[in-house]
Amino acid sequence: MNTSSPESRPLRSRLKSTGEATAILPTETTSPITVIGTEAIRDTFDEGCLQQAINSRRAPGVTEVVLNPDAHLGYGAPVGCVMVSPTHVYPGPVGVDIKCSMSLLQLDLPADAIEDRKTRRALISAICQRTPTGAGRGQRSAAKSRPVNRTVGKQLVTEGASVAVCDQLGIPSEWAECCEDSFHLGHDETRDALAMRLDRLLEQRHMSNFSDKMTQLGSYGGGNHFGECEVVDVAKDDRAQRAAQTFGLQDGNVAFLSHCGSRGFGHNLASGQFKTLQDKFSQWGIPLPAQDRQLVYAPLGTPEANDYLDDMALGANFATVNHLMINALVLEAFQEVIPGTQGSLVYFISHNIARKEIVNNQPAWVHRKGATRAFPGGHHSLRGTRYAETGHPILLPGNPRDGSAVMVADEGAAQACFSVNHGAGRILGRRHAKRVLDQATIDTELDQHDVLSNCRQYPMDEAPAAYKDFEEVLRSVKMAGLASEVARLKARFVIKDSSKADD
DNA sequence: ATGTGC
Repeated sequence: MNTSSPESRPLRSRLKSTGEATAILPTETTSPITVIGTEAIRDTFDEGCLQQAINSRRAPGVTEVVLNPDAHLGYGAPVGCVMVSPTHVYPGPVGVDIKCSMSLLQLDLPADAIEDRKTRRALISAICQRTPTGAGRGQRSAAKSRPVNRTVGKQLVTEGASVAVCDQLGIPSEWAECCEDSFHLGHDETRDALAMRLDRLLEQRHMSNFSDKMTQLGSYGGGNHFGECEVVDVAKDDRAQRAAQTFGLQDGNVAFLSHCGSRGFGHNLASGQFKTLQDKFSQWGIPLPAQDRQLVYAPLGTPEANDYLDDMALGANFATVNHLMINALVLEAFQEVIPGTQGSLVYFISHNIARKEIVNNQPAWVHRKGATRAFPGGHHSLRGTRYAETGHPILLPGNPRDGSAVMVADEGAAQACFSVNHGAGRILGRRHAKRVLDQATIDTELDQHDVLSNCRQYPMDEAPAAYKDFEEVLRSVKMAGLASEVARLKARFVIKDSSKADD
């Protein structure tokens, strides 16, 4: 056997550098995959991740794939990739957690106000009372003042953050203006389609727990989801200062960053879609790439595509209201501990969703899986919004030790389908992290950085060391010309799912 | 990611 043939060489060696932080990955049968990342970052791409990127690029109807610096192995497609198709929708390259997103709440509190550890402990307690973490956790005591019954549930998954929904749930309705999308319509761009699809879903067995899932509104869930209290440090250059002003970021003040998605409801919808489409594929005898059973798809215009788009929109509406509810509850918690605190939403933006955008002058579904939309100032989609001149905020979580970042897109984002990464990206698998990392080291390190947590033991598979070097990831984004820094966020306390780590 | 899996 000829071991030097291209097919047997490691995929990583096929990456061709095109700049200090850009490369291409040829696929043999299509135009190449665009890769963003310095050489150090490109070395972090494992073979499985690159194979998934190639499979995704070669899949039917796909016209473009971008691999971001935070890319790692996913299901069906890598986490940290963008996939464009004008003709097909792909549930895998959206992900199981439909509309998993970031949001940032700016509080009018100086950093000094939370310097005292007792104050931070009180805040952690007040927030945890209102916004549960962990699988299956529904609303806790303090959130019960905003009950989510079946009727409100049906309304919020079809309307998203409408004024009526916000009013009923005690969410400031003006926050809807600071959302990438505050609501999602059905496949035919009507709300009626969603109502009809929901009625059909509610007759199905896997949706019999709908009312329970609605009570999860205002909860974080587990895994990499978190809430984190930050101090804002705006960059000194004029452009960053102007952007910060437009975004409502306050230098030196406290802010709260949240990461979560559509919880059990989104999971029900996504897993139902995988099952439905996998069954169809085996019925139709269409082969899927080995170990990529989640790279199923539906051609636009088919009933299957319509159902998927409707389900994605229902899940996305839940995730949207979930984030706004969390922010309302976090603000309420701050007001309980520090009376008179005011808060305003900076932005809410997803990194697991397909959006219909204009790509190369034609409409296409841009699937961002662990990737964040990045429209720079002047982009046609931002016309008429407060972000028209600056570009919209990009919220990039790093880790509680090294901080997170608020960025804004540059013209160069066009090379990456107007997308950037969604964070640092895993470098150690969860099992691997638990095996090689040391609990005491992690806890001591956070303590040395004066970052408090609700967890007695920080989950090892979520430790900063389980993720890529955030500075190198940011360097990649900046050097590739995708985006610039507006502010750094320095963590002061973090809320994670402690149910596994503390047992 | 997930009323989680070993």
